Amino acid sequence: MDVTSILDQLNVAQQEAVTSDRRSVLVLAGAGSGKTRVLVHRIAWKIQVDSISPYAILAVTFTNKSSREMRERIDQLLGMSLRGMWVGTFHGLAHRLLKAHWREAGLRENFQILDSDDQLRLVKRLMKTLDLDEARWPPRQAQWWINNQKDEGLRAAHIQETGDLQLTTMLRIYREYEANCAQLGVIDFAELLLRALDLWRQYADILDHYQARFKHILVDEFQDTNAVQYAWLRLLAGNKCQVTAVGDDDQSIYGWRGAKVENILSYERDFEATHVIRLEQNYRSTSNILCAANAVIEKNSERLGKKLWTEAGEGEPIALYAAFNEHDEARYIADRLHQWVSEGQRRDAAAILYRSNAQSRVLEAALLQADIPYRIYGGQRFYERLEIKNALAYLRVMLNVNDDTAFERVVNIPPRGIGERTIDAIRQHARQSETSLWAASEAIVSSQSMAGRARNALASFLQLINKMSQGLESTTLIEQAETAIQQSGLIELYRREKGERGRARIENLEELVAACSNFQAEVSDEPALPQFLDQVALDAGDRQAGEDQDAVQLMTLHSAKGLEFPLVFIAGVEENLFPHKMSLDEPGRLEEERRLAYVGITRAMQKLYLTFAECRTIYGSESYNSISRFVRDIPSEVIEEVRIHNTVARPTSYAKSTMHSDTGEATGFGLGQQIRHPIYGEGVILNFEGIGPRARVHVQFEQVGIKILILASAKLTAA
DNA sequence: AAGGCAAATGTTTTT
DNA sequence: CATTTGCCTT
Repeated sequence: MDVTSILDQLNVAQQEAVTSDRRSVLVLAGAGSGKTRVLVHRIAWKIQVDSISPYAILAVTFTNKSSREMRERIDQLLGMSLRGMWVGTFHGLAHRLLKAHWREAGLRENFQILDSDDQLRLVKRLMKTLDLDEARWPPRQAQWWINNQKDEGLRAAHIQETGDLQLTTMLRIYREYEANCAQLGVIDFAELLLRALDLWRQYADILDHYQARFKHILVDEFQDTNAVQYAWLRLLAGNKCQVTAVGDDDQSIYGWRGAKVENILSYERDFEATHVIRLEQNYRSTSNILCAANAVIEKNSERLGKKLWTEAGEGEPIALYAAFNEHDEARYIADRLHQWVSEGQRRDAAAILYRSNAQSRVLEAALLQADIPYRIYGGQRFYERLEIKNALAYLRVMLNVNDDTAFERVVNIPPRGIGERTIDAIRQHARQSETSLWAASEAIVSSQSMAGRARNALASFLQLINKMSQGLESTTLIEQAETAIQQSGLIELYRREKGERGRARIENLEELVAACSNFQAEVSDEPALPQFLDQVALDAGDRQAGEDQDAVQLMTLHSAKGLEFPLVFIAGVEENLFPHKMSLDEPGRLEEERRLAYVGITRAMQKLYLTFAECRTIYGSESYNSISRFVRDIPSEVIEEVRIHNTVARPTSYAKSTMHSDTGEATGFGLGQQIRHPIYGEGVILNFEGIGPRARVHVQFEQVGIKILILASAKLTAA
């Protein structure tokens, strides 16, 4: 095999990282420095040069997406499929371990994964049985607290009572929660990791087996590991295995969910003979963009230190646009995108990034109006949608009627007369006789111990499920899915739901059937359904169809990590929004916001726009924020202000000062004229702004209030 | 038990 | 502002 081809296209630092044979390697990979490439090439190097069997390699990532990408790229580089190599997410690998050693891990063979939605439902229910006031102790907070403890590796038994009421209450819930999970045979995401760690701690022989197997471990996004994941890695690595960790302390943006940047620092101490390599040459952005990124991140104190550089030229300056309000901001972005497309550029080469999802609405409206196709990332994932979760729950009950979590979800969806009181009675019966809800229901139905109407409803539900699960072994996954959505009445329920929503839900259910037909079972001689359900629990399916359409990408700064775009807009660079006001009190959280800014800036390859609004409507009321401190940290030499604006103090003075600033001559319209818009209906022209193709018109619509429209693209007609 | 209305409540997200 | 939750009525 040609060894040079592995090193050919790599720079010196990258080569060093790929070929190092020290016991442990730490690659501090700046944004756009070819981090994934180093990982992939290092694996290829291990296999081809060091003759390590793929069977002895373990590669860990955080998301399913990056794990798929890594596998693809290795296949591509080596021109063969690497059977036997373990590539997966921490959770996926933990699941695999627990499936193999379920008995030792203290689990049932068919244990189910409890996702955050079901977890919250469970916590809520437990709190009710503990008679805790939901107003005083928000269930979400309890859920969050429990997950936090687990992320730190703490079970309820490990936590000391201090007499603090908050702690005592949370502990009570935690204990109850643990007991219930055990009884239900479910484990949550954090438990997956913790349980896998405990498995190795308790069974030396099992740990020995995996230590003997894995000669090389590679970890991506190391700055995102939490305490349990770190401990798990250390244990597996033992004292023979070679470990490669790749990460960037400057891109640690998940501290709020348990990630510990400190793990990067501890690494040198805990893992033997560490070879630290910095990848600082950036292959993505212009030097102006890197200058801005470096300037922003330099203000952080807790850094390992790294400075990005590039051989690329200065490029264009970073554009800064001061908008009057969020509508103006969105309009400006749509306008720039319009120009970008008219220059023959692809829309999917452009991204609009924002701090919080709420910002996307206005942007969407502007893009819709400007006729620019867009796609929103994030938000709700496919398998998390209500209708999909319901359909999956039917499948779970069909597979195993004793799956209480799924039973609870579908017992009264669609509404069939089994209300809260009836369900309470079933729960109580189940608890007393220590059986599942299904068995309790059967007992209630046959013992006549319930009022007629409720009992009939329950009896017909049991009958329905029995019918649905009949002949399950002899049907295909697609047929099973069809059964779950048709016979359950789900399709009918959503068909009756009016408006866009119901239609979208039906479409999603059809999409689910399509997903079933595409599903490739890992173990082909075993039933597909349980495998499908497991996969779905671990991979929420990041997006829906429409992937290949040429559309502008909209997403939060968080979900942009790992991506790159020639053209990037960061919208809403304002104090209180970005940095978010929730992060202002704690210095640590502010530093994380700063890293988020760094992540955002470094997504841009050619051109970066920063926009902010002087006045923004948040939750219905107007607020005035000053420009973000992060923007002020960028040297003015690389910034170009698009418009020098007058300081606007109040909305009234803004309205007055811009009113009648233009008379709209040569537009075919006049001030005060009645007009009609294809979408917004009838309105009155209040004001004109600017001239030429970018001229805007302010219109007071009867239905939707004041809108600022681009005269050239808004198809206005005289009314 | 279910549907309708007023009141509350609003970061970031993967598994 | 818009969506979700809780209470109240049918």
